[in-house]
Amino acid sequence: MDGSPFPIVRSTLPEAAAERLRTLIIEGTLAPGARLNERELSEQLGVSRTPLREAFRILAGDGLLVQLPNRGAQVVALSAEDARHGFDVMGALEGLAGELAVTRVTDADIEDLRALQAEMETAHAERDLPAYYRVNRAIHDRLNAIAGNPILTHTYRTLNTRLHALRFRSNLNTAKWNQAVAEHRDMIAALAVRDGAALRDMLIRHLRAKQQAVLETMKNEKTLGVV
Amino acid sequence: MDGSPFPIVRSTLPEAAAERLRTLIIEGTLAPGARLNERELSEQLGVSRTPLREAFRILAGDGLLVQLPNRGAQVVALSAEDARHGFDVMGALEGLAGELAVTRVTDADIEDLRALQAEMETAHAERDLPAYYRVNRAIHDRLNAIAGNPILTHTYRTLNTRLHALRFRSNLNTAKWNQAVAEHRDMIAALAVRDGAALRDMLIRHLRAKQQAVLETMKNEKTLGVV
DNA sequence: CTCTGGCATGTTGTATACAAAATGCAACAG
DNA sequence: CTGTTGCATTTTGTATACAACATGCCAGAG
Repeated sequence: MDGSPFPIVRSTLPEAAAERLRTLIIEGTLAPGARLNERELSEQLGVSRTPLREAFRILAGDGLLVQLPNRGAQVVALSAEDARHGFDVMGALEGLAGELAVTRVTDADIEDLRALQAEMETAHAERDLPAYYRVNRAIHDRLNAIAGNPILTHTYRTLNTRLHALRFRSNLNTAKWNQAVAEHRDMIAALAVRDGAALRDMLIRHLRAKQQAVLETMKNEKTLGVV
Repeated sequence: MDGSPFPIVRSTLPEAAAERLRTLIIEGTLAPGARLNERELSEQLGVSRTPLREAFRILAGDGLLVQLPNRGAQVVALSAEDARHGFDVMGALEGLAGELAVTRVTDADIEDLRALQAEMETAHAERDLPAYYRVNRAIHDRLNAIAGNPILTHTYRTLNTRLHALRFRSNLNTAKWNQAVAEHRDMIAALAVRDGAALRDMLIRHLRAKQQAVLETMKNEKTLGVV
């Protein structure tokens, strides 16, 4: 699967800067709507404006930044509508991932997923939210990997990053959490019996639940005036 | 729907350059795999290297270029596998567009689509392939617009552009053409009766047929050694 | 003749200088 | 007091200069 055995990871300055900015945006250090001053940022990152501007272009392509002519770049501020749309598309992508996965999944894959599921149950039992999110992401990434469609994976990842900029890990109450864990169990079961249609439906419903939770959170934040 | 009444269309140099290069790539003037020399290209486009490099970043984000550190940019060369993957994702996206469209479509929309369908039938009857492709694109764009999901539209458009770089308008024989036109008729009918599931299935099958045609063409070109 | 090493050349990467546009403020007219 | 106009300042856009790296060729050793 891999290319050369000892690949020297060489990153260019624009890519490194973009990666750094990506993190800052997702963590919220660079708030939605914030305008990015080129000179200031370039000094903070320790690079000149030229590679920084290329980093801006990369992030604009990812949908994390918007660039206005002669007025610089600013962090995107996703509206509730945008979030809704994003999750709809995510649903379609994950649904496809599920359908493709059943055609290619091996028993070893299912073993791995069951192990991840066990980790998830543990995190759930211990009320360890960060661990839960980490395992959750691992499971969905794994499903995408099994699907074996690089274009799908890339599209999925990009959109996922964009939605993560919403920092939506807020509104997960006990009932929803229980349900989400149960859904994962069912999804792996559907994959194990190679039921693509069922898996697809589950993934879409799963996404829809997340969408609902995020939209509620956003509505609350809006009415409460939370920053 | 529009913003300000008299928007001054101001494009930056990088965007203009990217747009020009996009055309050159899709038309095949810049062949797949071709390496792009910055100095040379910047002179041909009449811009300096700095905005040209930003244009490269834009196009790399669109998936039309790949950039290798210290080794410049080159036009992507999609493999048959890539094409297959791309069409799979397109199917999921168009399927979603169909499902969303039925929830929002108006009778006026359907009238417009029927008019486009009539245009398509004319183009088909007159064996006017360019006109057919134009109308075809208009119909699919229209469906996306009705779906009313900007993120979906953007994702769809980007991927579509990427696939167009394959220049796959080759292998459309009479039987396939007839079938494609008939499928469009059925799709509009499904939309008219608001049958989202049926429309989705049709769109996916429609895409699958196109995918097959493209893969066959690519296989032929490969074995025939066509450049 | 073949392979390796080193150098010359070309090409990409980054920094900086200059040009153009936007922004904010202050002075002035109404 | 309000709104407008012009200027100073800041910020972005583009070009260019220089540095780092890659490539191709030639000489020389084996």
